[in-house]
Amino acid sequence: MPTATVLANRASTAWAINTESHVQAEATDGFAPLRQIGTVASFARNETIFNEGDAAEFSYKVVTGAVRLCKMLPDGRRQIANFFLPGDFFALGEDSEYSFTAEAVGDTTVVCYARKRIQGLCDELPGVRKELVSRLYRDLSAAQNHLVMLGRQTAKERVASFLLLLAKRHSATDGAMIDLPMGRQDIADYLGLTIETVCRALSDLKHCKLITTPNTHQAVLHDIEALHDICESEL
Amino acid sequence: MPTATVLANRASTAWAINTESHVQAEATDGFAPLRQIGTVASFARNETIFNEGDAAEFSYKVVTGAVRLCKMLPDGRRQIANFFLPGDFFALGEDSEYSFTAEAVGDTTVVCYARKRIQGLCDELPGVRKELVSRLYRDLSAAQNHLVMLGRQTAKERVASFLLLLAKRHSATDGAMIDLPMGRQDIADYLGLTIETVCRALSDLKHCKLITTPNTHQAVLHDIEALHDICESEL
DNA sequence: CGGATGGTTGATGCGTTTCAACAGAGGTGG
DNA sequence: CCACCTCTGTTGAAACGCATCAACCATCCG
Repeated sequence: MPTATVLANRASTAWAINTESHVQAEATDGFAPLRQIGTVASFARNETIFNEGDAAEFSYKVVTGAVRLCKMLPDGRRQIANFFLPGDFFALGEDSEYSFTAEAVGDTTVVCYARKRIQGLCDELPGVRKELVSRLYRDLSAAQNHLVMLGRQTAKERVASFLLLLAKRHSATDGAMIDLPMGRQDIADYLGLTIETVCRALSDLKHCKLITTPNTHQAVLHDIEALHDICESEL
Repeated sequence: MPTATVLANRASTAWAINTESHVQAEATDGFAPLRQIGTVASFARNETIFNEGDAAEFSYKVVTGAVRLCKMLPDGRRQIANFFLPGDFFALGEDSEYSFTAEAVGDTTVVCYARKRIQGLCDELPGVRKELVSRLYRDLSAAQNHLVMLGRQTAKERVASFLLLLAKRHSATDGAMIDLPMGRQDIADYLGLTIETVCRALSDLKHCKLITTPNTHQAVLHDIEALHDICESEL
């Protein structure tokens, strides 16, 4: 299902197809010139942004909401490779087809950039090129750390690591509240666990007074230090 | 342990510190200009090429042998993020410190490239730049597929996937022999399993007549199709 | 030949998954 | 506005897959 499908999908919920202009400038963002070539699109909760195998014409930036990048196995098992939050770029690759599926976690708006035009900007502007390479490194690094988590950490360690990852994004300190835009099933599929195991691990952390969860989409981290300890050697 | 240590390590086994000139030109390699700036180094089996946390001054290419990229957890658990075989580049990042450790799997020779000089070539030569970005994408893509394996595949599926990965590198067809330069423990740490589980999965595959192992460092794949089936839905 | 290293196989235990029941939040319609 | 329904999250009990522990085997090398 190439381009046509993607565009059809998008059209169904994408209302404001306009040049991206309203977004505030981000301090030292080498991608600033992309502002000129982006178009905005919106997706409803759980809607597909692109499917594995679709012709890859666009790269994206999250404006609001959250996106999950995932792969389905034929029998229904799912692995989420990454979550993207506002400000994150995704699908920056150069393959002719997407190798993963991207879906909106909640109602989400993104900016779409035609890859050809990104390519053009890269050739002209060293700043854009460097920013792209730098973001690629970060993605690679994130994926490699994710590998360690999936390969060698226990369930409790993975959940603690996940909370700390989010905390780092929020620059959260002890006592800070962090948002969990994704549901428990999404967390499970990111951590390579089942939803029940994620729940149990969270309950454990609650009983240890390390976190509290005012509601299912927020968490308060009371002892980041202790969470770190859990990640590095099971207690 | 910054530079000094790395160089000390290298000096212990690196004899031929010469400009890389003998290596045959690889057809359409955008990295050809790197030939001018590389120096050769050799490492004995299990020797460290660089440690996590070392100052990252060099990027590398494998000439002969194999390299594992891994991370140790404080309690001794180890995860291997990737293996690099002859022709592969590694440590192409731009962080000031390596975030993983690289070790020689067997006796190995590599070419070292000062990152500064790679950077210089990237700025001058679009071909080098594009090759670098392209290799980064491939690494990212490999890591993401690895994630699916660790997060959602069973032991048998992982081992079959691993064999197929190697087969793809060899462009192997049915009946072809593939090399396993790494030991069982390395395979286990790559797949997020124990050495015993890897052995058992291999034995299973042998009993199913899908593979034979003339010795521990080689395997013959008799039915690649069937191995694919195992990866995608447990039989 | 003898010890060391790496690999294989078997028996048991544990952590996670699976299956099942229930609880809470959110949305819809009477 | 409340009853009802659905969807998501939580908790418990049982089953299963992989890890652990242990013994044994093969190969290499002094």
